[in-house]
Amino acid sequence: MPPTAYINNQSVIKPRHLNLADPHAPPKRERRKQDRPGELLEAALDLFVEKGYAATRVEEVAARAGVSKGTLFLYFPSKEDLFKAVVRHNVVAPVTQGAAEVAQFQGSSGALVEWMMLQWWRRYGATKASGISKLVMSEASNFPDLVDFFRTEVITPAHALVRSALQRGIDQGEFRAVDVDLTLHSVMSPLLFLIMWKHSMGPCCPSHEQIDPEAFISQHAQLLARGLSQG
Amino acid sequence: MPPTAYINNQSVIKPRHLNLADPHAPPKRERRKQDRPGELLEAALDLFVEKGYAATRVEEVAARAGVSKGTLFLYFPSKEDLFKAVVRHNVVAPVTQGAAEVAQFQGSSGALVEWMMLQWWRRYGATKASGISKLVMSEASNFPDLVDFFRTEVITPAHALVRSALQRGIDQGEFRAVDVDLTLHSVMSPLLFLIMWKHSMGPCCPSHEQIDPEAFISQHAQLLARGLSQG
Amino acid sequence: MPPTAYINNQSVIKPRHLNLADPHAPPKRERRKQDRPGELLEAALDLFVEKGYAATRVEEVAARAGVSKGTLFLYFPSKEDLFKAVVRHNVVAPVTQGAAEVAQFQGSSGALVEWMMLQWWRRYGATKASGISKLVMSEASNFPDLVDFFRTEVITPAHALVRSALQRGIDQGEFRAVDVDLTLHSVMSPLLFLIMWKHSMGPCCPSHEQIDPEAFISQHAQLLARGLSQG
Amino acid sequence: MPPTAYINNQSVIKPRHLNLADPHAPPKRERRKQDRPGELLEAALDLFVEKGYAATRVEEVAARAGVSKGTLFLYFPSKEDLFKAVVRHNVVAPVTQGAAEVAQFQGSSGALVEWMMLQWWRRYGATKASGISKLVMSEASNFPDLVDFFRTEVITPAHALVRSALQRGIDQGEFRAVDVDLTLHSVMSPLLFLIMWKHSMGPCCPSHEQIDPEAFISQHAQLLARGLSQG
DNA sequence: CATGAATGAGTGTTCATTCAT
DNA sequence: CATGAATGAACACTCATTCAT
Repeated sequence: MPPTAYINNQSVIKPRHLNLADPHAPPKRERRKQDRPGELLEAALDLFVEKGYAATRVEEVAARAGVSKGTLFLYFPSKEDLFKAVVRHNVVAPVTQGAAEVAQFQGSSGALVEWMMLQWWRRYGATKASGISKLVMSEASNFPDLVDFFRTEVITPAHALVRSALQRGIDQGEFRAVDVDLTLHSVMSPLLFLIMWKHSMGPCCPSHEQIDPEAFISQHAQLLARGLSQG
Repeated sequence: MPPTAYINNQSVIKPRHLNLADPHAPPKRERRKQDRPGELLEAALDLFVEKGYAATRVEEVAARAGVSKGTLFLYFPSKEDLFKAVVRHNVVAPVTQGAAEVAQFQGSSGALVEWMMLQWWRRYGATKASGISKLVMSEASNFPDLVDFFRTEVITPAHALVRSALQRGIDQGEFRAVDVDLTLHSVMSPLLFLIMWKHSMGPCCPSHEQIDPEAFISQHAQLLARGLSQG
Repeated sequence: MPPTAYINNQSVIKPRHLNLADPHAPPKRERRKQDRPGELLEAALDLFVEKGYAATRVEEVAARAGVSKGTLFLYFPSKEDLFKAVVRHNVVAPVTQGAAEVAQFQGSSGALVEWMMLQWWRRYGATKASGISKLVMSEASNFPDLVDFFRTEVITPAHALVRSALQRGIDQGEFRAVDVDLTLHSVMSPLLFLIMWKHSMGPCCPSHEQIDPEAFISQHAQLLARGLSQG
Repeated sequence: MPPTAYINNQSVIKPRHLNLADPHAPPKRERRKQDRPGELLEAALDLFVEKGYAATRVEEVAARAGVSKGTLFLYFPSKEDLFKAVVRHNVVAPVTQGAAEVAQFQGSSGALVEWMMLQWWRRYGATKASGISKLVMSEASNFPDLVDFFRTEVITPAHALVRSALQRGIDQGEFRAVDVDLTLHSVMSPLLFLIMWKHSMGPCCPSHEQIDPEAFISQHAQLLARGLSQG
């Protein structure tokens, strides 16, 4: 008998012999073959985000996309490639959009920061696609090349955007001359935190512990603006 | 009746462990029952943090702890129980420590917030154990009961601590009467961000993109203090 | 978006089935889904009867059925379910067959009893399937629900059949008014004995100790008939 | 998805990680080392009979005997040897006893047969030791040498005994000149049936389906005597 | 193109057996 | 002698991947 009792049970992983009669019935209208990869990516995104890479079975992905397991492998040579495709596919758009708009923003730099954060949340954070940020962070250690990709495609541009907004504030005399590379993360971390929360603890928490993302973002942005302001 | 007089042979069932022919027998039979659980937890912590729950093989954990696979199951009835024990073992102590010290803090509330954040980072965030926070967030949906445990044992107390510090600032007239439950997350999110960074993107990033955690924490705490201050 | 354009490599997780280097690939991929369950049940019957439940390895069953281990689990979710399916499959039919024929039997009740016993032996006792009766008795305590099933499906109907034959003898004045529920077992026990013998001691006994089942049954039935008869 | 649903569950085998805090607490008074083998054999008999060879764990046997697992192996070099010792130890006595008494029996041969059967039941069948007959039959195919032993030590003498009683009846003109080697089994099979019943189905059956062994034996013996009698 | 039956390497878990103390 | 911690071979079961149809 072991000296201490480390026992305790109740998890969700691996119900043996689960029946795959999925409740996510595929829509009835005739689907074109062109849509297959997209549908598979969408189904895979959902499941990878929800359960992680290892706990997601390709059969389940295929079932949710309304195709057979064999078909999935017709489009993606392996589970790993499917995973990488999911990340690559969902990651590009949201970030590159904002760039132009920032340049044209009229208003105080404090307002710009708040606007950027809210926009980013509404366009990306609040959507299903934000799950891939969670995914990349969660599975980073097993997919090092994804991290490179993510850094190049997402993080670096995002940092540049935030950095330019902060620099605008400094240049216009609204913000003190803080270390921009450090302050960056004071803008980013609440957003990343919200994403992680949304996709991990959030769904498991009682309603009274839920966070109102936009209220928090506004409040945080205003604290930052105040903290950065001159005088 | 003399002992060992019961022998006689001829059956069909194969005897399990005869192993009579190996002259290279490893004489590794040590006796350290007291230490085993700790060594196993340590090894498991390393591997779970490094590779995640699913990608960690129990045999690997045992090997790193210097024991055989069977021995691991002598102390932990299943991989899942091992995982939970790792979480329980590494997560509670660091958080509860800070509580008393906060009450006795001498100095401004802004300094208190900065001090708390730095302490928490040094004692927990910077250590290997913080990897399990990342793990819990990553694997949350697969271990709902762990989330409950984590919320009860870690998040709620941590929130209470931060809340009390913020309330202190408000009560003493140093901080404006902000929404404490919202501001909370402005304190927590940089810390969680640092942990996620440390255990996911960090190890994959070139040195010039690394973040100096303490510098960032100080900078962030000061921004917050300024942002919260009266006038 | 062109299919199969999602590829890119560098991960840490090992791909499971590459197996690129085996030029001796067995081209054994047949497609006979209809037959599989029956073939597996047959193979399982053989092995369970021959070696018992625990000593039978599922891989051996699969091999004997000419399929891989995985295929077996495609049809039977667990070894236990396979076992139960074997029992259910082999046990019901033979017993229920006799019922109708008994009702129409022409001849003395003594002859009916002998005829029933011989029929039962020829149709069931002498076949491989009777091994599962032995199995159920042997493993009864480990599969309580199988016992229930067996009692309901086999024993109770068989008893009813025998009881009706005995009652017929009494009603027609051929047999004395004995306790039918006791006499029952005088009919059943030789049959069960023969089955146990056939599947346990029998195969290990020298030929001169073998029992001629039909001769024994006839002799026993005649003894019973005489013993039951009036006067 | 498999074509048919062979599923069904409810068994007793292998509760993983059962705790061995056995309810069969070893008696408190100082036990002598001489008793060890006997106590182990007794515990093993219980468990082997109840659960079969494979489903019995040596640790459980040791625990029930109040010793450690290592101690068991001090007396029995392997589980298989323990099993064989259990059979050998429990099998000899009961049968050889009756021999002398039969020779001196006063009374009709029909009464002798009934008396023999009842004696055998009381002295052996009704006791725990009869479990080894069940054991031998159940595990025969995996322990062929045990069958030889059992045949030599038990079956052959028992047959001789029964044969002599039947022959006595024939010689004294009480019984017809039946085939003694066949009639033998009409005497033996109810007894073996009762043993199997007692140790397998019996404990799982509702009380109203229980068999009264002595009533059945008497009834059966009288049927036989009548069936064998002249006229 | 699509299917889904078939595969088999891989992993968690068990348990008879050993042996240092 | 007795213990019980340690071992590791064995086995049930999983699931990504293949391929005949």
